[in-house]
This record gives sequence, structure tokens and C-alpha cells, in this order.
Amino acid sequence: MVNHDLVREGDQPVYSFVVLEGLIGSTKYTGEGKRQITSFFVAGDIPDLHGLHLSVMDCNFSTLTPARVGFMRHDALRSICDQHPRIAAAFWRSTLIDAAIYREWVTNVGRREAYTRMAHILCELICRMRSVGRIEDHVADIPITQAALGDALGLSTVHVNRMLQELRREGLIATTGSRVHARDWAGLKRAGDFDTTYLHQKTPAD
Amino acid sequence: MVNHDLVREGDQPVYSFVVLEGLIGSTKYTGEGKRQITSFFVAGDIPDLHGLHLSVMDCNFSTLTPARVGFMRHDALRSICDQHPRIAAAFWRSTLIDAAIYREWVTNVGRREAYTRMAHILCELICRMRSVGRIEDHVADIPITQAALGDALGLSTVHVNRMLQELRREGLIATTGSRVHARDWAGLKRAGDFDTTYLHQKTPAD
DNA sequence: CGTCGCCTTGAATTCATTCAAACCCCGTGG
DNA sequence: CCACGGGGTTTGAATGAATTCAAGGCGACG
Repeated sequence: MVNHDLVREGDQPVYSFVVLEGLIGSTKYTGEGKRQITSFFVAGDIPDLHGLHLSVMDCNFSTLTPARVGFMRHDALRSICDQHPRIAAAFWRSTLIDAAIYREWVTNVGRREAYTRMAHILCELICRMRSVGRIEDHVADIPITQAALGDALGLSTVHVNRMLQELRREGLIATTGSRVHARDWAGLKRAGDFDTTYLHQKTPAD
Repeated sequence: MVNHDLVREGDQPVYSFVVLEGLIGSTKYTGEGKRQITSFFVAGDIPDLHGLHLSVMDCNFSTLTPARVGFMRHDALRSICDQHPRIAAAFWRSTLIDAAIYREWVTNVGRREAYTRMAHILCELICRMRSVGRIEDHVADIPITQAALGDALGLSTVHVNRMLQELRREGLIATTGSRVHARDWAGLKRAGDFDTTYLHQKTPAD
């Protein structure tokens, strides 16, 4: 159920999919076999809309937690786009926000140190889950492994573990099982050098 | 002329622009003031098409070398898109390729070590310049500073310098002034763990 | 009750940064 | 014509952040 590839690099899919439940990641592998998660996708997102206009996949989409998705044929999507330019524009916009998130990830991985990076990604996850109603009282249910977090942050599992400990020690988060509780949201944002602008949320859930 | 911001984070521009000459970078700054270049744009590219559908800029666009650009009003572009769905689709496709490049950059910065990372970015630059006819005999004229390369790779200037030296020592590249010569293209691609797929070039210039 | 996956811990190592200084090329002005 | 600066490159040494390796613990599940 977890780490299941829905689409693979090199594929030429005729379907896109929408996330109904769980967490999906777009992933790439280096020649050395190291995995990088390049973005998360939460309920409501359509991760691989780019397949509509790019014939060959340049990344994989895998489940990071148990998940449910719904598939949609490309030809159906295309005819919807042709007939309803507003929807086409909305799809386009959605892919542009994905790109904005990728940009932020490059910055996060390239220029922030591990502790800040960790806090930042938690902020993003919480914001995005909140905007689709998956957060209650700053508590997010994210049954993602520390290894996966490492793949998203470009860090080793061991170091992810230490950074999480430090965030707990600082009183910024608490974890019980798969739940992450943002105990000090303002502090977490500060620690993560986090600014929601890049998410382009209509209601800046903050 | 260099390091000139054409557009700034937070702006709500009414123009997009096309690169006519030179190298443009999309950049972001962390709270600590560190710069990350999240992508390059070469002649023919339209870097900030996303401004068409996202009202506020989440990154800057700066010149990395002396450059010439041409501006285009958003309302003009929008009416072109409305009247010519084929052009709209081409624009959309172009932004999707940008996103694919961002994904690769996340991977490059997150999971490849400095030497490989450096080789990889040179491969990308050379491929993209070649596809728009800016390369003769594997020689690229890229008057970009090592500091800028560092900002693109998430590395310090000093380390960029050392990695370039190593690439020279291995006989993969030669540099004279601002010219980079890929002396051993196959070797450089191997060293950079480089696969052109993500560039989605129609004529895989390789 | 044993096993498997995931989390945690410590110590040694490595990769990359930082700091500081020297160098080089090139354009400018005395 | 040469001294002067300035931006960019190069070098070495010391430091630091994160990885790797290896082992142990913890909890869920068959």
C-alpha cells in the first residue's frame, strides 16, 4: 500500500489521477539509486496533470502513506479542457502552483540547513492539509516514515530523526504515533523560515 | 547589467517577458539572505508565464549575464490564449517543462554530491543552449560567475571552484574566459548522471 | 512469541563550509 | 604608461554539518 508507484518514469500514461486520501509524492531516482521526493500531494490534488501535454513521464508518483486515488482518462480531460476554457485555466493554474512549490523546494533543499528545512516542510504539509480540511487544532495525521521525510529533504534518516527530536525539545511540535501536533505554530513558522505566499492559497489559512 | 532583477517576489506584474539574449535565473532568498537560483532560462524561453494565472510573484527573475529581453503585456497574452487554443496549449506545455526542470533540480541539489551536481548542471546548460543554436562544437559561451553557479547548486563559491578544477583535471571540460568547452561530452554526461528526458526536447539534441 | 519495520543512539568519518589571503585580469584615471 | 581598484578566481587550513556504520529498542502483527 505504501511506496507503491502509481506512475513510473518513462511511462506514457493515458490516465491522470486525483488524490482522494493519503499522501502522494513525486519521486526521482539518481543513477546511484538514491530517491528524492520532489513534492507532496494531498487530497484534492491532481499530481500528474503535466502528463496531459508531455508525452513521457520524467518522474514517478508513489504513495507515501496508504492512499486512495481516482483515475481520469487523458482524452476525457482534454475534451473537457477544449469545451470549458475556464476549467482548462484552472488546471493550468494548478500546475503553476505545483511549479511554485518545486521552486520553494529547490530553495529549501539548497540553502536551508537541516533544522530549518525540517520545520519548513512540516509547515508546508500542515498548511496544505489544513486548506483541504485535514487538520484539527493544529494536529495533522501524517503517517509518513522518517525515511520518506529524508528523501523529501535530501537528508539521511538518522539526521531526520535528530532534527525532529530537536523540534520536540524546542516545544514546537509533539508527535504521538503518526500524528504531528504543531504546539507552537508561530514558532514553527519562524523556525522554518516559512511564508505561505508560494502556496498561492486563496484563503491564506493562517 | 548583471544581477538585475526584472521581476521581484511580491510583485503583481502586468508583463511577462521573453529572453532574447543572455541567461536569466529565477531566484529566491531565504530569511538569512542566502540566494538560491531555482532555474535557468536561455534565449527563446518565457520564464514568468506563470504570472498569467498567479497574481503575486513568489520568486524573482534576475539577469545572470548581460541580457536582452522583450516584454509582453498579460492582457495581450491572455487574449491570444483565448483566441488561439493551440498557442495556449503551447504556453501551458512550456510551463510544464519548466516544472519538470524544477523537479530535476530538487533531485540534483538534494541527492547528488557536489561533483556530480556540477557536471549535471553544465550538461543541462549545454543541452538547452544547443537546442536554441547557441553552441558551436561543444563550446558554450556562458559568462556566469562561479558565485552564481554556487547559488544554483546550493554550494559555496569555493567549492564550485574546486569542482570545476576537478572536471578540468578529468579532461571533461576546458574553460577559456567565459567559454566552457565540453571536451568529452559522453564523459561529462556520465559524470553528471545526466539524462535529457526531463528537458522534453523535441529533437533530443544529443 | 518471534519477526519485521521503523525509530533511536553513539562514534567515526567525510564532505562541504568558512575564513583569510593571494592572485589575476582588465578597465580607469592620474 | 603605470599605479590603483575591483570583481572574480584560486589556494590552504581550520571548522562544522551531516553521513555512515553499527547496534539496540520498541511496537505492531501474524
